[in-house]
Amino acid sequence: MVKITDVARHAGVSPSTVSYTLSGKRPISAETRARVEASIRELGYRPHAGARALASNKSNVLAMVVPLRAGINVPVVMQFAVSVMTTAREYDHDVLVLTQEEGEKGLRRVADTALVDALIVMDVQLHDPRLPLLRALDRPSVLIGFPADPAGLTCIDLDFKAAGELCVEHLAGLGHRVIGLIGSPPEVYVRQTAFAQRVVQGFTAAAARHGMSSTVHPCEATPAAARTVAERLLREQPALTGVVIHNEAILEPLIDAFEHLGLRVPTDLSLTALCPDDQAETLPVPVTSIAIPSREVGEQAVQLLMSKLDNTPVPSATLLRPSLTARASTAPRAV
Amino acid sequence: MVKITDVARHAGVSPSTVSYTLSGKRPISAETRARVEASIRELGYRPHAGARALASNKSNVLAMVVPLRAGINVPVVMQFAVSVMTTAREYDHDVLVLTQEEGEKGLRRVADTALVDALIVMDVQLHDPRLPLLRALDRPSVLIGFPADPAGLTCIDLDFKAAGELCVEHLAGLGHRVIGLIGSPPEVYVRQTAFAQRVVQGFTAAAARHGMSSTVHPCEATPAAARTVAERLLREQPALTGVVIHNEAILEPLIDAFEHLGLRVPTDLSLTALCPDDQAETLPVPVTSIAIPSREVGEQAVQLLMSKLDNTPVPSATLLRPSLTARASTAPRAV
DNA sequence: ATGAAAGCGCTAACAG
DNA sequence: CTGTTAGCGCTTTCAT
Repeated sequence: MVKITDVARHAGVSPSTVSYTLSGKRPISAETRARVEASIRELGYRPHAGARALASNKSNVLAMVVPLRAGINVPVVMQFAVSVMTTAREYDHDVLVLTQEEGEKGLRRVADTALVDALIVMDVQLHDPRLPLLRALDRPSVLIGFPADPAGLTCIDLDFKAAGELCVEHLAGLGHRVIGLIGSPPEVYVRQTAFAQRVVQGFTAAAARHGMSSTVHPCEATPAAARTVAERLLREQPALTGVVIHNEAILEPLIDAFEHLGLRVPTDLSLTALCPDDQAETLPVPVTSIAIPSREVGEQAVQLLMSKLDNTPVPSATLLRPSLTARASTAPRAV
Repeated sequence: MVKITDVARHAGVSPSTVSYTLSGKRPISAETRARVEASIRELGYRPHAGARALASNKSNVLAMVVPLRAGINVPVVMQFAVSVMTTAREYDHDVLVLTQEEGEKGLRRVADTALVDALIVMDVQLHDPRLPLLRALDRPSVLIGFPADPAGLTCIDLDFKAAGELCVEHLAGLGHRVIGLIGSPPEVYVRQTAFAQRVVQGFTAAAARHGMSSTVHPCEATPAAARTVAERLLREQPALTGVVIHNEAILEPLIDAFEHLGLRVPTDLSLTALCPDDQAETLPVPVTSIAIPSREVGEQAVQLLMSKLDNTPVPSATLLRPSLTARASTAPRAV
């Protein structure tokens, strides 16, 4: 293994000069830099991560907890995860993953052993058991999602309440009076997953404000469940003309289900969804939707973390404004 | 931060005794051990990961490359990933993730800096560009999947060729003579993803052997594509009575599509799939299937890696025998 | 069964 | 702008 002293000798400089050349933490003359870089390349030098971590007290590794459990939409979660990983690399960090099941023990372990410098936690519940730990830990963390009490934490997410409202307002503006929300799987609400709850809040509040008749239906992520919910919705609200869907996995099956029940989209029924843009665009009927900005959220989560590692103050709450893209699935109510 | 010398002082022993108590690498008297463990607990001692890695030349971290790109089934990939993470923890290792895009650079980086002790690579292509690197690296690796030339590598996977054959044989045994394979998205074959290719090989070879008429159709993972493929299949092979599906994401849409085309399952059409068991079981018509043993594969991949880290010799190839579970979607051909 | 002490490879004062 | 050197916290010989 080639080490920093080898490079130093080869370049005719001291080890610290090699170190500073690499880190840029002090000025190095152009010639020296060139010589050092040449030696590094020539010898194929790679600094030892453990030695670095020990000497600098920084591992350049972030921990990320990926929620992979019942009811969550794995592809969407992985969009966040990929964005986090990609952005972390831009800041010269790697990402260590923890499963949800590792829970607080896992977080504590990687933080206390200095395996990671900072932590990113997704799938936050309103009363998440990990919050006290995250507040107490000596390492910074960022939550993707808002718990009931975010005091002392740094959180970022799409403003899901506003998103729920925005969907309703779009439908209201088109003249719809009777609407329904088809939500995520029941487990998600049972666990009080923050973002799902907030969509319901926004949806319900906006519907009330507009004097609309509304109902909410959680729904398993299977085509069969989609059919069942569609039927039930029409049975309970025969005058239904607007639907908000917050369940990416069964968007297409739901549309199919409504059409098989004799409702044309958007002629008889206007649909709007919360889902990734690429999905909304590529459906047979492009769906009016509020994008889930996983790209931005993951990116900003890492940036927040980097600021905290730099001791740069960061906003405690970052709520991304939802933006609705009107597509072919919504239209004025037929009169 | 509490360090090993603090624990040593508190317990009235030397640092090396604390270290050996933790590692078990030399005998410690019961009393000493008890005293040390008490001190560790009392002081809340956690060994510093970087210091350990430097001194022992082991990071206790594995790298895992997760394939998240066009055409791959994210939930299935994550089943492997979770199994790897869970098993790694049982062996006291953590898992660092790399995206596919990091490619060889990423593998080289984490290996050369001693950030990780070993590597797991998924989504192997027949002529995978990473193979030379993996062969050359000074750290052990395990591939989940078989490249065209596995020489010098350690590979594990379900025997997908045998799986393809087994599906055909099951249908042949039921008297079917005209069959089709609905496969993964086209990109997967274009990239020459090993497992997908092997299913096709097994399917085609077995069909020929049994004198059956057969066709193969890649299919995008969308319900619309499912409908298109179903129609095409019936147009091209009107006498079709058996179908093998190797595309977990559109299993249910495909069944729907065939039923809407007037074919009852299994009365008119027998279906067999390669997919996770839980999915096969919970469909409206439980589907005869060969399980994708992600649990076992991930677990054994880690175990192979642990053996290699121990310098215990391991088999270069581990092919898991497929096993078919007959369910309600297959029946003897109507006469 | 335990201790003493020499590193592991790097960073960051400190010194010039 | 560069060199010298003292650790970082742990593991592991080498002693006893």
